[in-house]
Amino acid sequence: MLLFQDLLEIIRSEAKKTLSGIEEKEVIFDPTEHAHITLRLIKYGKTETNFDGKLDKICSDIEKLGFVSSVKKEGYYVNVYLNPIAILNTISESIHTAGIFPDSFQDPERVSVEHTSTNPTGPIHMGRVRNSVIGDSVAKLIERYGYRVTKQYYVNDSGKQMLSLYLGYEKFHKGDELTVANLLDGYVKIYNYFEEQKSEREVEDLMERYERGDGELIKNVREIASVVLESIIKDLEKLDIKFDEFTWESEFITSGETKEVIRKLSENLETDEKDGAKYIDIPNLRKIYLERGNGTSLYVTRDIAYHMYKFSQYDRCIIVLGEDHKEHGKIMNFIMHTLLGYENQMDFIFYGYVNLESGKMSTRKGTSIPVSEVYNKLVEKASQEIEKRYGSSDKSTAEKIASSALRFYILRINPSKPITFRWEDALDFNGETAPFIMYSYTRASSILEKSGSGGNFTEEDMNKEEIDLIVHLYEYPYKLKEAFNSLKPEVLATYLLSLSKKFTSFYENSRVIDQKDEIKNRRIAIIKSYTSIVQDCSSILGIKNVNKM
RNA sequence: GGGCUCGUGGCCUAGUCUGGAUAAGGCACCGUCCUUCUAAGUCGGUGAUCGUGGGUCCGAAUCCCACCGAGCCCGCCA
Repeated sequence: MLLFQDLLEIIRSEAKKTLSGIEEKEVIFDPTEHAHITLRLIKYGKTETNFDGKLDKICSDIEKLGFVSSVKKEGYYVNVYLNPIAILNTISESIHTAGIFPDSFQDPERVSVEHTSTNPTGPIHMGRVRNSVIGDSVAKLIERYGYRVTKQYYVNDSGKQMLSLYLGYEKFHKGDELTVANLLDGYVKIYNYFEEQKSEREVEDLMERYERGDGELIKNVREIASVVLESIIKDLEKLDIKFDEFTWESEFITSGETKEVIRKLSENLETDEKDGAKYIDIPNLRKIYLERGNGTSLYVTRDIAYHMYKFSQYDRCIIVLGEDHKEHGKIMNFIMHTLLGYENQMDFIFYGYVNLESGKMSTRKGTSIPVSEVYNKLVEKASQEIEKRYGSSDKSTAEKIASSALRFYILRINPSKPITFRWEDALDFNGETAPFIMYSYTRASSILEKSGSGGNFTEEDMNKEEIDLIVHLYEYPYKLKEAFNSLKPEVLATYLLSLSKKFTSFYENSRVIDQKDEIKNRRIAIIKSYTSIVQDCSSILGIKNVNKM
């Protein structure tokens, strides 16, 4: 939970002394340019008697607050102007004492964030990584809020796709070196082979052997999955995405937990007359099969087993899935909560596809864009840009720029919207990008490096840009709250961009190092607050700031 | 056919949940600013029937209905 002085709430409770019904959404940071904080009281104009007098009373009550400098009544709005020095001091104090603004305290609730979980059938591509980037930022957001978070990767090593990968390798590359390239080649070939044969019989036989617990087969498939998984992990580490736990799907089969799922749900299961397959008939939806006629389990069965495990370890589970899994989310909610009676909170985050201008990405068809390819091109471009400015390249900075740019390119877009991947956009370092945010940060660092450590200051000659920036800095906890409540890291991406723009306009209008102390020290304090909040917000989004670029 | 999602200047995005002060940014394009803390930047300009048509409301990009377009789901696949 976050700890900070909630200005909106304090103002609201003052106003409620006069108009008791004022709601949270009616006291807001003004999105227009009229005020810092505004009370939108239009709807009370009709119902309240002596409304104008009541507005005056509200204004005078709010004006007495220490962090308020003035209040103006304009139409049905009450416009509040904050005392920038008081606000700046509050932020500075928090950073001084807690090292951070806003402060937070540890909540005992344990949260699992499951993301990526892509089948290890090939290198991770730009479509799949949307899952990872969203999931990792959500995990960091929740951690920042004070929860204990475990980042989990559910490794599918037991389905048809994995066994096809295995079969492709056995058939076309047996004896060859066990590399991602060979595996991928066999994978493409095996699907062509299925088409030629007009049958997937061979892989179906494997699936049955696998489910019956053929130890040798399970071991071999896992070995192959590990090779591909390693390459995925390596690619993601470059983007600062790491996992705390890998759970192998096959473990739920070999441990008998999928059978346990069938037992637990036995009262709700119906049996198919044809061959004895078992299913749940979900009202207003359809039949969901949990056991095939041959007694083997299905994806849903294993996912139920996985969530029973997660619910035993965590109070809340967050799962990031592609939008094609929306119905699966409904199914899981119904089974886990309605049928099995679990009370653990379960939230799904769904995201849209990343397409190419030419159509969909597909590993099998060879039309996907691997993350590593985009990352490498970004490193190359960043190196060139650095060389242009400093005459020599700096690998570490280039990698930070690349990783930040890649994450931000995906993260700033609302997950429910599809993305069309374009190289020119992904490689852009201008405008609304991570490099712009990083650049504004380096300008701030540069001033701090040259200006000394600061000291006492006054309100003398304070300009509009300083005040704007300070007020916007104080919006950070509210943005954190909004992002947390809705599980939307893109809220922070949008905020960080607008904060960086405000800093830039401050930078253009407010010199620091050659000013007299009263002013210089104040601007140093502003910049220190700014860099602290940018660092904090960046770490959630996966932007790695540098002091020079 | 049923269900879900998306549609905002030439292109990309914010705002939509929770209706309110002139629809906010970026890219591209035209023009401006480096003896001044990093020009990956700044300032100015061109450019929007907020998919279409109805409705509710004092007030609609936002809520409701219908329609159009794009995508996804509707497997004893995952």
